[in-house]
Amino acid sequence: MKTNSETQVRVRFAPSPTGYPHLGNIRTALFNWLFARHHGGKFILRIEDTDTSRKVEGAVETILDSLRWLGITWDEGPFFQSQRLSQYREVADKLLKEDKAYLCYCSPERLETMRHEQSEQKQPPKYDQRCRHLSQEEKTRLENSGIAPVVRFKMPPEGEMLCHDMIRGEVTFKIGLLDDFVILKSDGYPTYHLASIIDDHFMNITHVLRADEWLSSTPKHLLLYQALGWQPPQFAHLPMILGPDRSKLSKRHGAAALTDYREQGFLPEAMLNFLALLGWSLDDKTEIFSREELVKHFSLQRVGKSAAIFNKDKLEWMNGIYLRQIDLEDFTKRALPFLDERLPTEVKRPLDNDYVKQVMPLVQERAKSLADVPELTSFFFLDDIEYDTSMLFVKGMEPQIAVQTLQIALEKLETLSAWDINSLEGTLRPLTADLDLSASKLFGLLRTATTGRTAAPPLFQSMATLGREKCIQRIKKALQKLNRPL
RNA sequence: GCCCUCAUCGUCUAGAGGCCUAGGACGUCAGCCUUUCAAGCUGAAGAUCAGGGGUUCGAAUCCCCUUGGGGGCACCA
Repeated sequence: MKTNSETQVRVRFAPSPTGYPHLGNIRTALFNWLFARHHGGKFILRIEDTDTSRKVEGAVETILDSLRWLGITWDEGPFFQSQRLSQYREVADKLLKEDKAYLCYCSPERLETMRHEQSEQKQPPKYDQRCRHLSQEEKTRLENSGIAPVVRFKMPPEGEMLCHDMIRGEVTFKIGLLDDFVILKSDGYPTYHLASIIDDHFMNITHVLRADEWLSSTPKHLLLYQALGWQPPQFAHLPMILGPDRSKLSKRHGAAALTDYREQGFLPEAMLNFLALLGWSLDDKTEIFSREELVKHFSLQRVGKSAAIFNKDKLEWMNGIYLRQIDLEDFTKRALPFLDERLPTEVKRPLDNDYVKQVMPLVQERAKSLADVPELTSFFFLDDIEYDTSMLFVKGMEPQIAVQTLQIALEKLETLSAWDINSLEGTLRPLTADLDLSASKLFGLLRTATTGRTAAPPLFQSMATLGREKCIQRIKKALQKLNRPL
């Protein structure tokens, strides 16, 4: 088989707009893109919209949007197969003329019945070739019947088809087991098999990297290339990404759409890194890769053969790595839309940018995702915080002690001249000794009083950011809560 | 039912005959750090390399069978 070392690498991502792209689809896009970029080739985007009935409104936009989000840029396209119908027709006619295909008038109902019977007899489903052997009279009758025919490919009766796969090696199929598949539907649209090979041919695609589920139809495609006298591209069938239940990833698996991950606050660079590692690895230790490193190292030889189950825990971990890695300004910029959208409605909009900038450093290393940020920081923005009074009794602290402690702290804070981290700590830390309280208890109490949380960013930083007024007001409120009978 | 394909810790994986008493990562657990939570650091548990046969001085690595998983067999892609 001829190698393509001389020619430029040209690969394509060819999704169908029948739904929103999920991790598996996008991983395929990513591998194609990485392959193209690694080899200095072209990445072409093609929309396979030949199924008019399954078309989903807005799907194309979501596909483009997903790719853009990850920075998977395309060099040509998007091309739409629905706009190239005459091209497919022409090729189908050629095949018809050369007697390599034939018209079939069988109704969907008949085919359905036929398949049903075949499965009952435990026979493999396969078209019985009735229309392949029509007499001249029957042909004329059917032509005049008004039934819109489909075009079927004339499968050679026997022989073997050897497929070279860059990942699987050599795979052979018995041609006799294949049936006369439809290449042109009765509505004039091509099927995937026809359209994709025609486009791959005319778009000069050198390598087809697609999901493993296509492996079994590769002999059909090769046969088509043969019938047309065209040189097929090289194939590489990528291992599938499975859902937690080990079955093919689909809408049934919930948050499988890539855009859902964006909404969940994952960073595109984390997503990209994570996806690359689903089926590909560089060595036995490297986990974190920049986009450039990915491009530099990507190789089909290091793509595995077995399907992978997507592990969200690891994605979250990786997202945390990236979240902490970006600089504060960047973090703030990315968190802002999440804050704006998800902070409680009583928080005044537009948000005070300067204040947001003060709050962000306190949560950057605590957030697992950008979507956590509003929840993690809401008490900074809210005027009134709500919490259960029992939360003030840190580690079983007595109510009277809590009241006394808060009162003393309040007095100290009210007379504090400067309200910053150092003066707060300078005032409050000595209290542990004065009151004979552990730092954990004292600061825990004040934390609950000022933030309404038992877990929050470091106390002095939080208080400094909250400001004197809010802190004092909240401590007073805590005292009120404590003085109320439980 | 038939065809294709895959098979290393729960998960992602390293491993291309001796470096493997199988390495890393996530997760889990424990400890350290510490005002809480994170983060970080240290450590532990976790894989009879699906099972069985070969080949070989030697096999996770090669071959065969079995089993299990996945995919395909549409006028869907």
